[in-house]
Amino acid sequence: MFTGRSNSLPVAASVSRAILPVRDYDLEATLTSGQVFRWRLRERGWEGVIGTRWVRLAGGRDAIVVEAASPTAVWDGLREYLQLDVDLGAVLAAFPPDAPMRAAIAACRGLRLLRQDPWECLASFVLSSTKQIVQIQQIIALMCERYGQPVAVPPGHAPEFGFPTPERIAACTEAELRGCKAGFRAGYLRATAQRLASGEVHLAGLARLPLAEARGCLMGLPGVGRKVADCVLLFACGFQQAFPIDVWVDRALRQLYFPRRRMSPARLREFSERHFGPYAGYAQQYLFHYMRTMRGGRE
DNA sequence: AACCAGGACACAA
DNA sequence: TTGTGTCATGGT
Repeated sequence: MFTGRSNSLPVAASVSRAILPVRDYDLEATLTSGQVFRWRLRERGWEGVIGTRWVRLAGGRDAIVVEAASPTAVWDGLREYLQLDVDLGAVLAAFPPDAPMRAAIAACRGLRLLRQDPWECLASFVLSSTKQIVQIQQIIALMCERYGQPVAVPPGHAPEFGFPTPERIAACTEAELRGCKAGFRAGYLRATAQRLASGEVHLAGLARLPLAEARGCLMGLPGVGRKVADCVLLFACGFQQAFPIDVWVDRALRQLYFPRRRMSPARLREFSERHFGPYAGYAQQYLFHYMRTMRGGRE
């Protein structure tokens, strides 16, 4: 048992290992494509925390090597998180066969969508507004360090922490959250955490609602507009039609589909809902990653 | 050194 | 409904 908080770090007795055969799985693209913010590359492996478990993933394409600080390296939650049962070929085949999508597929083949914890995803994207991905990573790392529960790590490994619960964030002062560099987002996050902690809103049931209804529920939370709501719906609730439009995707749509025509945001949204099909969310992620990785990112 | 970042919100007009 | 200012912070 653990006797303290920070001076008795949980250390696993051993590290277990397993190999997951996969097809068309680009770990790097998947973990760095801005859908999740806690994975870090260390000695050719991606280290992160899923729920309460520290995990290290390596390889990709044809096999993923899993190391975990628990008796079993692979558990159901991991398979769900990695979405191993998704047939990527079928997803890509359902994309519209236009030039932009072909280019995006060629550039990002193997990019996947994860199935994340709704609260961690929601909190992450409340913190994401007008922040670069590296800064979002830093804010979240600070919050986990300060307010998350320590998780078991391999012997000799630096301490790692789970994502702070809604209750813990709700108990923070706004100043404490600002201390994690959250800026004006601190108030939003705290207020949203309080709504969840009080039981007014439940994220667990969202996946079973109709898309519009789930979206409406999320958008009722402080700091959650259309874009953040769509991120949560897509990355955590399994709505593969959700199509979050941020500055990059907005730019992708304008440059790749409507060069020199003025399109209002509403018309762009309308187009995105009609054009990209049942896996629109995947298409969106391909466009996002394509735009961010081509030509060094900026324009 | 300006410019911009996986936006939301209150308030115009 | 659509447009503008504001909100922090730091990477590029």
